[in-house]
Amino acid sequence: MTDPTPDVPESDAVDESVLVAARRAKLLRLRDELKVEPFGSRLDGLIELAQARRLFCEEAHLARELASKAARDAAASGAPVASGAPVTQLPDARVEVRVAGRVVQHRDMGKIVFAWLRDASGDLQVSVSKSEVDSLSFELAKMLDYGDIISIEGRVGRTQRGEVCVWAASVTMQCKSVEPPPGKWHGLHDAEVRYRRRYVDMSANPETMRVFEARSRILQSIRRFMDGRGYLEVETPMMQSLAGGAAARPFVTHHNALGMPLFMRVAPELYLKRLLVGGMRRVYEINRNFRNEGVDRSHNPEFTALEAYEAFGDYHTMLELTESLIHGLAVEAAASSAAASSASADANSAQAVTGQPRLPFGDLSIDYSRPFARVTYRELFTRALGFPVEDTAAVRAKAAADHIEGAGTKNSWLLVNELFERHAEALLDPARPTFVLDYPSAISPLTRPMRGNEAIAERWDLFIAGMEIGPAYTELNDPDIQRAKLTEQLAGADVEESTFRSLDEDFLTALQVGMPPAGGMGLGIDRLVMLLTNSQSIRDVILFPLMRPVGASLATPQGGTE
RNA sequence: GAUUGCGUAGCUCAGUCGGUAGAGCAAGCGGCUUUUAACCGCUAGGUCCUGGGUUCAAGUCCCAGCGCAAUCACCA
Repeated sequence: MTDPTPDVPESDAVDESVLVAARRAKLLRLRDELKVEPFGSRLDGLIELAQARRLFCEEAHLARELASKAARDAAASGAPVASGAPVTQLPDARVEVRVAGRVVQHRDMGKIVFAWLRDASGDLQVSVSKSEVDSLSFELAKMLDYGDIISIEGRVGRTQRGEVCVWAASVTMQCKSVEPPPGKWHGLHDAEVRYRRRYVDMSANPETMRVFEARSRILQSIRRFMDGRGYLEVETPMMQSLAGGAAARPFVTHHNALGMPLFMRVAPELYLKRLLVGGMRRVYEINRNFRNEGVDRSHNPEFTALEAYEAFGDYHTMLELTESLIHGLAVEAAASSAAASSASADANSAQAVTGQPRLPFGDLSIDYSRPFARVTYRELFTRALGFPVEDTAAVRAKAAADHIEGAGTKNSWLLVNELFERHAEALLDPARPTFVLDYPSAISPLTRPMRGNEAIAERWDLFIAGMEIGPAYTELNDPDIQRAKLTEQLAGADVEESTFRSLDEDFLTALQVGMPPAGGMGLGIDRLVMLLTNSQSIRDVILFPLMRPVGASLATPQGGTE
């Protein structure tokens, strides 16, 4: 190689749009001409923009206005200034602050520059007057681009129009942005770009930031609630040699050193139950499950679930726990949205005060007041279908009429459940959280049958806004029945299912050691966050939802067929 | 996996019956010391998702592919 390779390939510069080129030119100018480091360094003593806004004091502002006007008049009249001090050294009661943020608006008026900064707490204007800052600071202020991150030292005042702002004493570049951001006014609407490049979404759309802040607070509240009830938070394997605990297709991966396949877990259930065997009385886990299924508005292949088990509890224990948890979360959400809309005494805030939490969800207004609605499976089934679950002939006839596969051959209970999902769930009031209780045992292999009515499993499912939020069970702790049910379930598996399903012998051994009677519960956290933040898609509450790669070729591992 | 819709400048969007690619904001240059989607003048900016086809002529019509969205299927 005889040609020296330039630091920056020429081709990059050629391909760049004029927008990027303009920003790169400014980057060079900062370094070469202004001798400024464009990417900043540690900064202590920063306060949030919202906090700086709260430090505004009208009296201090007015006093400062009077003092500087007097000084200007004196200078204009040629009279000697009494104090002899320049304006910048007059007493000034306005609070001094140091703030930083991303530039989201920029107006260069010639000898004064206005810019809006944004941080997670909100937006705040900064004003840079040529007569009040050093020449470097002013030059920086003039050459700002939308997207740059700067810090400002100055005093909190306001403009003639009443806009609270920081009047800069100095301006420092903290990070030059080289990538053109989306438009300042319309923001970023393209759902695809919002999900693929969430960082742009977050800085361009403050609502997005609010949703994920809310998600974080919700998770904190859940942990506080569970901890308060004496539950211990644990973490169990997400890579398992057997994927059990749910009838879902797992993702398969491979451990090189051990030379063995591994499954991403579809549920933590079998491990959490082992902990009950081990002696933990109340355990919960909040973590990811992975299911190799389709993607839609309420499904992401990896999703966050809460699972909780309480020794010596049952499904009624878990119902009270769940109802209390979700009610509490809804009250908090209603209160914080009421606080957000502050002074306006709208319906929501009034209801929050009276403990009647009502939260909007799309076109619905969901009422989370206690108690949630309850209905039994068989009651709902009969109401929807017009015949009871035991009427096998009617079940088969209706299944055939609905063109359900295997209407004549399948186990009647499986048909019952198909019919239930098609017809009965639609009867539930989407605006009222509803517990559906007492499912057929035949479709609940990990659930203890009701004593005295073996056909019914002590299980409920919670539905809100038409979504299944989570189930709960009185757990089965008879090892022999458990083995029989799991074996029976395996026997019904098709060819594909049998490649990833097998009997978890160690789990059965654990049950033989002995698990106390227990209640268990699972909650889909993403769906719950959707409800509490009025988000219509699960992708709006997952920071980085799964997207197909674009442009780059897909990796095709061996065995990749079809 | 199926069906339908969408893909045009950095962003938000127009683009008529198939006839030279448009606007606002953003960008560059100039002006302006209190702006509030600032304003005024000038300038530049396009793989119309990709690849084929029909046609004298395709952003527009047809076919295939890619991505996204909605609905469905899968899914304790």
